[in-house]
Amino acid sequence: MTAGTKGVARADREAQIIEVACRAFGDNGYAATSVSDVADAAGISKPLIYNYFGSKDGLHAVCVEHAAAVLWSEFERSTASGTVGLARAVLTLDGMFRALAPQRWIWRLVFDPTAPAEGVSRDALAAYEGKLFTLGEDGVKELMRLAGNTDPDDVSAMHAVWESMFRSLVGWWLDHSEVSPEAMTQRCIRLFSTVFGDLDALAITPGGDPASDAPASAG
Amino acid sequence: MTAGTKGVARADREAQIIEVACRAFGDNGYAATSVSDVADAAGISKPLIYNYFGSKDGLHAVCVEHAAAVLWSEFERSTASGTVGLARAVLTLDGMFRALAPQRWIWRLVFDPTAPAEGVSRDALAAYEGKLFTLGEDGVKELMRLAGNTDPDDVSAMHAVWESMFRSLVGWWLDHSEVSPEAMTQRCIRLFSTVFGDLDALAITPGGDPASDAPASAG
DNA sequence: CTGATATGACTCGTGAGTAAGTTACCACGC
DNA sequence: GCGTGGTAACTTACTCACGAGTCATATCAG
Repeated sequence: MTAGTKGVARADREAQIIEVACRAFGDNGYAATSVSDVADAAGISKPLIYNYFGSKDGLHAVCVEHAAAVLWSEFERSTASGTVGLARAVLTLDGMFRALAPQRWIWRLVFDPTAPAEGVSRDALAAYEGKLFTLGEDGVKELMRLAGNTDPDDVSAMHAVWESMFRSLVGWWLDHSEVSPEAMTQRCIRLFSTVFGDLDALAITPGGDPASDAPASAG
Repeated sequence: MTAGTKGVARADREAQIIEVACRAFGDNGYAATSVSDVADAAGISKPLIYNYFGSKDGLHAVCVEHAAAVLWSEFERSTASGTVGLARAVLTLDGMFRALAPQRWIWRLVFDPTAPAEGVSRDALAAYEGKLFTLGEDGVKELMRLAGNTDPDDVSAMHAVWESMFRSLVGWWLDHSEVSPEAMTQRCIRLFSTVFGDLDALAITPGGDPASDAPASAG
């Protein structure tokens, strides 16, 4: 390919690179993705990426920022619904399935075990994780307070269990690409019913406006 | 260091290298551990490792085999106890905490997200995971059958949730090194009680001979 | 003296990051 | 309308570090 501009403005090119890089990092993980891979997939050369993003870590940070924003806005949406307990859990899962459906790689990009342990992208991720941690721990703490357990370590461990349960449900869904978000939400409701007994309170309105129907509460 | 034998028999040296390598792989992960690291930690040189284990992957395979055997024997022990449901879960967790206490790196060695995606060590790990998967899925299937749900995908998803819950509890404990196995088992019982209601049936005898006391069942 | 135990010093591939050069767009003077 | 210089966009071809794996060689036990 000859050198020289192709008439693509920097902002456009950056957006294109980010799009491609998010897919690459999400599908293959940070460690298994080389900058050359991203450059090839985007149809450009490696130095252009370094020119625009400074480093592999810098590129990753931008991707993480983008992906985390998607997830976070979804979490905030279900937080704002005012539901609590299992109803809120189902609502959050449902929203996550719908948000991820057109861009499933987002999830693995954020929860990538091969992501760098330090640097700007680690900082971006840590900031997001911190917000998410607080949100989740507050919810768990409140529910456990209602159940009569206020031990901080118990709350911490329960929070870890809750997060891992959430992640495993999303992970299972990502591994079963033929399952629609709607079907997966129904599956989650069935599973919760199996574990916690019948939940008539879970007649939620997944996907719709959170306030359009009287939301149920559980706890 | 001068060359020449130091009077250490091959079997002894191999055992020593495995010991050191298990720690290194477990603590830092496969990807972040170089063969030179292991050699340095063992006080020997890199070619000796290649002479005895063939490759980094070969060394890792032996470590995985060793670690998986520890975990597997513990799982078999609680399976043989004859308990089911939550009682079995608690029993298994308790056994795992006790087995892991003197060698915590074993866990992360087996569940290392940076482990190679192919090769002998991958094969060894896959064999272990296959056995574990069957064991777990059978248990989950049986419990769900009792609850009236036999949908294969529901069972599969529930199994994923169960495994992740188990892993997160062990993971939480590994992150809180000051907590004793006994205290952690009690914490698990408290958490299960919080979620599932009071479980008088969970007056198990953790750590003792599984058959010495009438074990309770739950489902 | 033979073979097992052991090592220093290499090769080689890979991937991050860079230097230096090439081409097209665009504002400006005329 | 039309050269023309400046700058933004873009590439080829490199350096460099690091880690897996190898080779030739050295030393000691029996």
